[in-house]
Amino acid sequence: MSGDPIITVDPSQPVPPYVQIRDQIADLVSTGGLAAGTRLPTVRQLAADLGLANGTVARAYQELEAAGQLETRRGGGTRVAPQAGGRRAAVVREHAHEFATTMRRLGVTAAEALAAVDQAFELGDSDRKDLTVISVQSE
Amino acid sequence: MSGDPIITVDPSQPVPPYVQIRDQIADLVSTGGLAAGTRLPTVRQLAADLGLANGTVARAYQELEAAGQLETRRGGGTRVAPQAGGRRAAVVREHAHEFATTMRRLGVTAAEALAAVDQAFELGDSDRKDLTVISVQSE
DNA sequence: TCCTTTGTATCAAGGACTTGATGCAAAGGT
DNA sequence: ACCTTTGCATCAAGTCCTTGATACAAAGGA
Repeated sequence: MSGDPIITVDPSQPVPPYVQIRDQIADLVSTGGLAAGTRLPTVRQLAADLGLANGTVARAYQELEAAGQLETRRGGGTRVAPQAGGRRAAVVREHAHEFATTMRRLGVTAAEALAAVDQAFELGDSDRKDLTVISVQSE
Repeated sequence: MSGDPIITVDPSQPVPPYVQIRDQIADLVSTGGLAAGTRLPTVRQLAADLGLANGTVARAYQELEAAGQLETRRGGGTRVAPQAGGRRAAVVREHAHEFATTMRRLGVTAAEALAAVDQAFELGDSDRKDLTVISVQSE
């Protein structure tokens, strides 16, 4: 039982640690890798594991709570928000909206944009970001 | 001729001036608002118009050249790259690819994603959240 | 209620990024 | 060839962001 590591942070990357933490958790929550109600490591725990300050982890949790993905209670820890799973649809809509907006600004028609997305799906992915290394601690 | 207001910069915005300039030009080039071969204002000219330092405008031009959108020659000015117009397709593909990758990571099927994009187009522009940041540049 | 757990607020230090100014180098025009 | 035009390189200063440490507040358990 290795009290597995929770999230990985690469300090050499230009994107700041608190963003790395935030995005990794956001991905997991959105994809269902972390079910609603699942308890996350405490701020101190995760900070210690990653060798960071409490405030750094706290900031990540905070922004995720503001985004509705997490729920925190002092003394009670931090958990994945109840409807967080249901947020997937919202996340999809949001991305689609942004994509559509960009396409419109480029003067691209809906048909053209749809064709491009369709093709992108068929091509499969070339640049694969390293996915998260989270292990859920259940209790 | 042409005292055309090509570019505007709003210092109050959080995004730095050189990025504002870069993105505006990138948009114009992508959409064909600036045809291939079109000569842009000189670094000094644009800097003076905007009340900025030469280096600020130069940086924007530089990054655009690195991205293949512009071509510069010392003493010869800066022009829209010959195949820049043809880049629109590349830009579209790039965005579509990024969108598709995100969708896949969310476990969204192609059909579902296409439906979302289609709907986003029908809805038109409403409010713009800034949760996700999609940047245009490659490389 | 008391004590522990856990998230929050604050603030100073450090670093990264952006800007501005100036001099240099290369291309163009005559 | 000469001189002008125009982009590039460099470097210091200012600003903004991020981090780390510490003290505080709220919730939970016995």
